Amino acid sequence: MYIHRVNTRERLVESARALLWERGYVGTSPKTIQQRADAGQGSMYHHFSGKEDLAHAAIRRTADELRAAADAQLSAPGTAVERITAYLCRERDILRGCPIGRLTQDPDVMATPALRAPVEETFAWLRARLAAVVREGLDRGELESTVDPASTAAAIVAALQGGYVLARAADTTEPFDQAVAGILALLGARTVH
Amino acid sequence: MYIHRVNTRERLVESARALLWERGYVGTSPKTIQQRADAGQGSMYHHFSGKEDLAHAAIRRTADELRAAADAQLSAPGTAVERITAYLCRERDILRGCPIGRLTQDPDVMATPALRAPVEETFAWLRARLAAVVREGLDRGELESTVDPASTAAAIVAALQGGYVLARAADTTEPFDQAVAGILALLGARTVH
DNA sequence: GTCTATAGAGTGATAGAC
DNA sequence: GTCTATCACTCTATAGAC
Repeated sequence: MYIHRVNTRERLVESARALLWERGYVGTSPKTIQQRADAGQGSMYHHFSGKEDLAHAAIRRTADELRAAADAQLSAPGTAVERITAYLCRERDILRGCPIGRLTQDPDVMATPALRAPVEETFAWLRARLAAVVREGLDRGELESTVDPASTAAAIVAALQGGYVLARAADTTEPFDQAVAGILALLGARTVH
Repeated sequence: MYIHRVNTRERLVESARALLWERGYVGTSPKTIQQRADAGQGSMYHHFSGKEDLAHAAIRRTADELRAAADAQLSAPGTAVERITAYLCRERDILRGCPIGRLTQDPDVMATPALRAPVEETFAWLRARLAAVVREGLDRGELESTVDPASTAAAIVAALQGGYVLARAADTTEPFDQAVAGILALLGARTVH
């Protein structure tokens, strides 16, 4: 591996990531990506076969980062409820929404298997990872035995994703914070101390 | 009021509603709306000042319908938990997502006050309505007194909206059903019978 | 690797005939 | 009320010079 300065290819991927987050795939044109990356038409088509190819690289990287960030919280030391709390309450750019979740609303992303795959995999992994944490909480007697790992995990991820939706609709982080507090209260009050 | 047959204006609004649901505002062109409505360019610009104006009529109608549908469940007879359950479990086109919630991801909708308003109002109303139902549940001793109406309401709406996101990501209704079951289990198990 | 030129299709709107 | 023609602009991609 060689040490490179931040090159054009890299800037294109980062530009695409930012624009996909902000405007989605349908709402982002190659030209806009190039301008933000301060790169020309030719550069983009030299490094990538087209819009889809560049978007694919951008989405993959965003998905990898999101997964790593989630895993950092969920695999940290602490009780199950503590780790879930840490995950839900970690610093987030709430009003921007979830960079992966927003792609589920993009018709062209969902219609293109290569673009869709990272989105699908990310949420499948996240639900499974959270379910495992919930299961640990059950094993340790931290949560009541009536709690079902799979559905509780789905409810937690859904509250998070829905929290973004409500925050964007209200143009305030308030409903996001409330949704997180609400789900944690429902979950945490069952803690057996 | 006069009785009209389904006219061109009406078909345009319905066409716009379907396309906004499916592809969002950014992903929908006036031409596509016209074709689906079997209407010409001239008709659209006769009835509406442009894409934005037509989209506004479409979004308003969708918001009104969604609100009426929610109110039907939440104002029905029954306990608070029964009504919340009825609301969450009513028949939905889950894989299509929420026609209002999806608009929060549309940059042009959020940047246009006229288009944004119905979205904002719908969720503000829904959260308030659900909080009122939760409060009734508290008053009747149906829910534990530790439950906070506002945050619990936010968590419920968020679980619903996030359930759509997870279902679309997975291309299955399963995670939606799990999220709903999960939140109801956390909520319902606190029921005092 | 990066540049400019070009292209065919689509976008959103206007004009004016019927 | 609806039609067609037209417009300036953007979209995504290709070609070929440098």
